[in-house]
Amino acid sequence: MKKSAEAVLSSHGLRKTGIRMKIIDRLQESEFAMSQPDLEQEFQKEADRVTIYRTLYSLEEKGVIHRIIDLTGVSRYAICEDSCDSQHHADEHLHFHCLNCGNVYCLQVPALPSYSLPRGYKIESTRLSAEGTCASCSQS
Amino acid sequence: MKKSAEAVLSSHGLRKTGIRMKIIDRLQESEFAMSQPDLEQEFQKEADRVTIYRTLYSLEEKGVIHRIIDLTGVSRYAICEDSCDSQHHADEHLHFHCLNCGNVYCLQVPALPSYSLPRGYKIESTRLSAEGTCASCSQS
DNA sequence: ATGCAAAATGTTACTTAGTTGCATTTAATT
DNA sequence: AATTAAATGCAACTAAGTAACATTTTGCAT
Repeated sequence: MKKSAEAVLSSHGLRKTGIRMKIIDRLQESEFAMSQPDLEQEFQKEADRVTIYRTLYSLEEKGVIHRIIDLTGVSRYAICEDSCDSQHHADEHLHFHCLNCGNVYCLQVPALPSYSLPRGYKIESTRLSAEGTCASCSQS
Repeated sequence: MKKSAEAVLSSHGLRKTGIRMKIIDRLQESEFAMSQPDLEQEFQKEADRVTIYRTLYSLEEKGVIHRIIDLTGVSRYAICEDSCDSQHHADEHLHFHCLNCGNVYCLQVPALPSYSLPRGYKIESTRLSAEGTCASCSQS
């Protein structure tokens, strides 16, 4: 169940401002990650693009959202798990990139694989991603 | 063992030009993926940046190199497996992103995991990546 | 309620990577 | 050597991301 934007902000030590709440609400209701340009367009009357940029920056820094870089190199943002904070991200899911619509979906998968790397490499985190056609594109 | 740049070009139906051979040679000897800006700097006397851009474009299109998007959204390029061509890429390895130096390494791993996705999602390919400290950064 | 300091915002300007169009040059073949 | 399709150089442009600084607003302490 979703926490209110207000609760999210205060629990992460962020001031409550109009655009932050709108962006959190918007990302919470979206079923896929959204880019800064996406949000700029939706909120062009509410805030300047630099403000949106900084909003995303601080939301990410505090662990409210996480960033996924899509296949074109553009950042897209999605709400984090409740347990994430600025110290720790626990978004152990798969990022599915739709080759048709370009959307990126966060999907839960059973478990991330384990593997071994050559001597000297120190792993901090592992990511699994996939490309293909999303559910909404494959039915139409 | 590495094929000569000349052989690579002719086997992929590409004309033999100076900058193409130099770029192939350079990527073959590099132990990590290189970005267009990296190559621009190395070959600024040999070719225009647009030529390098187009060289990378056609090498990728023909399956000579593959592109990895790094953590900042910038494309980096690495030589493909011998078996890759314009139709089929067989680069089933892990991309390791070093958080210290920013380099991206292609590392062989036993096998890519299998998993299931929600109804409707059609997977075309899967990627495994990791972040951490590379061998050369962790020793120094 | 009011004032204050720190934080957030708007504006402008800039950087960097990626991309397109067009005229010129070059590679590969005859 | 001539031909022609492909490759290159140049210039201009787009799009995303970022920085500086003056102004406004939030949250807190009075």
